[in-house]
Amino acid sequence: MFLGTYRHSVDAKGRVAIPARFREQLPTGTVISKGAEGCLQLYPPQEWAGEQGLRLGSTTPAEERRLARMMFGAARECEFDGQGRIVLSADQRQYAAITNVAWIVGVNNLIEIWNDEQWRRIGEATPEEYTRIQDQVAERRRAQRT
Amino acid sequence: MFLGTYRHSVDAKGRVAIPARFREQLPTGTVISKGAEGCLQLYPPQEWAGEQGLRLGSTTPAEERRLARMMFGAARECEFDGQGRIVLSADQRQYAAITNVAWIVGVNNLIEIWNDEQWRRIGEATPEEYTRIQDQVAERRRAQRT
DNA sequence: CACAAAGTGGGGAAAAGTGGGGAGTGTGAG
DNA sequence: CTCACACTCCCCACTTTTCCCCACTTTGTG
Repeated sequence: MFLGTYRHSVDAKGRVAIPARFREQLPTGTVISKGAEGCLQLYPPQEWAGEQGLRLGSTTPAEERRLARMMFGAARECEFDGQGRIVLSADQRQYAAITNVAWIVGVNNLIEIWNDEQWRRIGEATPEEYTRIQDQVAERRRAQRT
Repeated sequence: MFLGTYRHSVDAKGRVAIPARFREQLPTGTVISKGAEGCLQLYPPQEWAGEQGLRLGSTTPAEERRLARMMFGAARECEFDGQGRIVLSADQRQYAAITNVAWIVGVNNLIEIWNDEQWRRIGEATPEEYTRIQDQVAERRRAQRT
């Protein structure tokens, strides 16, 4: 389980340190990919395994082809250096608009990486907003059960 | 598993370097053929074997006959030179409209090669588009479980 | 306060990618 | 039959990128 928010710097080579608490839970085979709302996401192997049902072949339908290309084309296996850092590719940094600073956030089963500005918008919710969002989710869950 | 997108140059002789990450997963017997949407596809031996179900016979439907002719007729075994490059034939370059630049994309079980313009259209997603794609994948998996 | 652990930054060796020359082979025209 | 041309490989040289290692700073802890 990944918890907490960390502010780390991204150096000129695109390297960013993954918090030690997270790293010790991440086996080899962890995948980093693009995520919703312009963040990057780290999938531990067991989380990524679910995506692998999507395969290409001569008889794969058009819609699945497109999904597979985007999903896998945007992903890369994480490789940690001796200091516990990963390299964010130029493409990934551009997608997430990350320059010198990154916020690394544990979200239960995944880890997310955000740029400075966007994380402030998302992370700094007022009590009122937070209450409203909780109510929305609760409402949606109730609707789904029926 | 093949992941990630790489932009490589194609020289005057039609040679293009396959990313080292991919190459080390490709045994001899890898096949390159034409793919949907005007890309070229590299099949590792075990994936190519999966396509062998596509056979000609007196009971083969017309579309399958046509697909089989195109798939197998356009296919060639990949041959790497000392620098890890393969040669794209004039025919293949024309099919994929590749001139000086090629995008090489890992798509889980296959590798695809795209021209510059096409890949930009298909592969470069804004966060909004990508969010939508993820939702589609989630939707698809939910549908599959039922 | 001291020590250990985590994070940050940079230099240099190694690997990956790029471009071109030239020998060998095959094809077609004279 | 012979020569010229095109094409394919193979090899070498150069450039760029990656990644590995070392050292320093900061943070946290006993």
